[in-house]
Amino acid sequence: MTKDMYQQKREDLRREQILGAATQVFSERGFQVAKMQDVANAAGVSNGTVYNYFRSKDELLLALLAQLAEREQRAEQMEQLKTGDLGAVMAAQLQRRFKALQAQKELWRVVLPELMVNPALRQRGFEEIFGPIFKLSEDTFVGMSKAGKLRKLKAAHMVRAMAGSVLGVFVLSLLGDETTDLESDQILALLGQTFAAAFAGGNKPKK
Amino acid sequence: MTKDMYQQKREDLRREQILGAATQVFSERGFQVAKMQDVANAAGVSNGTVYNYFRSKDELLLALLAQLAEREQRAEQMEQLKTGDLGAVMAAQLQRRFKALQAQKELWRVVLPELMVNPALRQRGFEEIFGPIFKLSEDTFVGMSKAGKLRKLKAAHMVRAMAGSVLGVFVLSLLGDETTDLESDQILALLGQTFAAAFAGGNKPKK
Amino acid sequence: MTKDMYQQKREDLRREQILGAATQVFSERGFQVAKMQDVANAAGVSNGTVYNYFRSKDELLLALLAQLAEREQRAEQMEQLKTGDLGAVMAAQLQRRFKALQAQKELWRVVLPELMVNPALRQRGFEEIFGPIFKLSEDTFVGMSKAGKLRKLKAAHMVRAMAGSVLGVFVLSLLGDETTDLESDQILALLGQTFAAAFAGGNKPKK
Amino acid sequence: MTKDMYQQKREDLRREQILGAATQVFSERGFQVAKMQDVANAAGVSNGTVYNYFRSKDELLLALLAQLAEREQRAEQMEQLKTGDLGAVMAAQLQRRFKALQAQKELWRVVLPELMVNPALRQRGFEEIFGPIFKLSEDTFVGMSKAGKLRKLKAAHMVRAMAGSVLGVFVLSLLGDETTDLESDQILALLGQTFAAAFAGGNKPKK
DNA sequence: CATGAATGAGCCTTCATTCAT
DNA sequence: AATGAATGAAGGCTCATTCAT
Repeated sequence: MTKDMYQQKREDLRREQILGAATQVFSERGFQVAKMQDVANAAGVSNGTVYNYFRSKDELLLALLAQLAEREQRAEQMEQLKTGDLGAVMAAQLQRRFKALQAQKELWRVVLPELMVNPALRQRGFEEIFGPIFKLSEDTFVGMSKAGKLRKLKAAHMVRAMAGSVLGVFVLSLLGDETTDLESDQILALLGQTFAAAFAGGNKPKK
Repeated sequence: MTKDMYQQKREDLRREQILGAATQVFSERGFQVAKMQDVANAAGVSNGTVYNYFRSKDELLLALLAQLAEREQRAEQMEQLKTGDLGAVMAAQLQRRFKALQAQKELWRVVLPELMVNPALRQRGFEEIFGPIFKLSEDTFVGMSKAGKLRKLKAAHMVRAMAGSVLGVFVLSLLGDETTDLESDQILALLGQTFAAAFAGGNKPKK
Repeated sequence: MTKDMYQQKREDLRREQILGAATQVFSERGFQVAKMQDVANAAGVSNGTVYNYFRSKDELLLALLAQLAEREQRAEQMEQLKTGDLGAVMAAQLQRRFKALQAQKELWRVVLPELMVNPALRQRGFEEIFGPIFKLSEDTFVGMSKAGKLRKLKAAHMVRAMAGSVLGVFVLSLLGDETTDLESDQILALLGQTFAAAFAGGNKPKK
Repeated sequence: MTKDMYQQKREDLRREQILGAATQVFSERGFQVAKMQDVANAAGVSNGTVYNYFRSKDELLLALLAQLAEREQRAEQMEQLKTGDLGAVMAAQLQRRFKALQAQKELWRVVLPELMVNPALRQRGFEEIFGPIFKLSEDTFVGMSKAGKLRKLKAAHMVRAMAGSVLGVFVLSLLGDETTDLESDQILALLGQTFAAAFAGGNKPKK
């Protein structure tokens, strides 16, 4: 028991250690350019050891994607508050999604470019990350819409509009725009007010 | 004279022919993965010939970036700021920026991932593309603000918010989201209305 | 024309040059142990060049097998004499088969061990080399048998017995038995007499 | 005592267990291709354990060679030279040698290719296996020759001719010739008659 | 002794780049 | 200017071997 669990724990630690190193190295140099030896060095192990935990460089990338998917899911699950002033809710929503992205900035810097470039990965990315988030958000919007809190707009469009806004600002930050980096809070706040103002009117019909 | 000009024209044609092939091949397979031989094949020349026009693979990428920058500038220049209903203006603005991105989708699919991954390229990208666009847009917003057409919001934030929104939707489309691909017009229209509604108030403080 | 043919000839020469180097290197060190770099060095080209002519190390081995098959076929085709004293004919037959093996000793030293070890190669080896030879020989024996020159023995068995004998002596030589190496002629002659004496009786019925 | 002996027995069993696994694995996949891990798995131990019994992969091969040599010696020792009809004796001799090979077919399939390819091993193989057998057989033939039972032929040649025949048929079977595999008995019988018929005359020159 | 994770030397293969024709 | 064969540096991956537990 104890021994097995100890073993297991040590193995998991190694995995995380290597994944962390991979995240760092890949995000600094790019997945394609970075060498497995770099990852090994960053993890403080030999290159052979990396292959004891991940069958190939691609598998390592998939593991990063999985990690990202898992953490995004977790972030998503915590987003349950949706009462109160609609403007505040939407603003908070945007902020939360952005924070979730920022929290995984390194991972996203690795995965996002590869998603754009690698068709196979793209599919998995959608199935495991974007798809579920979109689905969840659409359902939320549909719910709010039925509750009369929202103008009747195609939920799918709203989701894309909002997700796109957040994603876009995040990409600007990834692209190294310093202003976005430094003042993302205010930009996001601005976006939050924007969406709130635009969509809030739905429930207070001109009396 | 004539001979030289003929020569020059032929050279330019070859250059464009190769750039076109590179755009296609790189956007299909990704810059890092695609081989120079692929580019040569797609251009219908031998690999040696590619090197007669571009010193290296990286140089080829830089040429694509330059091409992108140039075309974006041209698109930008055509965007005269218009008068009239602010909502319509903003909506049109978003649509236009999006169309400009879509028109170069292939190029962007090559360049954008590399911008995220390659620090050196990132700097050039900002200096030559995003920077100028942001500057221009900021000036426009500042102008409108002074003219009383706009609430006093930091222009830099507004620019990032709007540019981010457009860019984000475009990235969603690059990532293969079918809904975004098929209904980008409506999503953009929605975004246009959103921003219009939110910022339009500036000019109706007339009580 | 001339240019193409010149090109073709140069290409063929390179191929043979590399095949020769491969034969030598593989037979000296063994296919598995020898490195592609060794082959390249022996051929006086860079390792990359080898791959311009052979897709992989395995393909190189297959090319050697094909070469062997082709040359054996050619040797076989020349074996048409079968008149006169049966003993002399059989002796000559054995000698000829043995000479054919000896002439390709280097190639056989590469291919034979791999045939024993590599199932996929084994099948091709049989289809392309041993099978045809056995078929041809069996037909010959059946013919001689019908002509009354031979006792009625299953042709397939005779072929195996004789082919086996020759092959076995050859293998002894491959295994480095000096006596066999030095005196193979006499050993083969002995075998020739043996088979002749044993099978010749068929046509001179006990009087 | 008891404890030591028990230990010793256990060690010996492990050794044999590993040798057996190595025989199987190496003969299936080939010595060079098979991995030590495969051997360990087949033996039901960890790879580390294999190294507790054999210093290296090469040593393991040498152990197989030694095993082969030992068993062949034993088989040889049981082959008393027999009296009676010379034909029957020679036929029996061939059959017996072939059976001895067949009994160790797996081992031979491992060792024979390596003997052809590995010069160092080749020497040991001759010193420990072929050499002794040849010596023994030559002596036998010389003895029979002196006893007038045999024509005066160089014993060394006869030995090679006969050994080669048996070995050759065995190699054909190793190479996967199905006919040889299925009907080796009859082929060997044919060879036996052949040699008997050819050499038998020696003792009845009484005209 | 058994274990199996860690090691790292080494090899096959790729592909950007060069250059003689 | 165009060609494409040659180049060789570089990297992903394997696996025999070691050694701490």
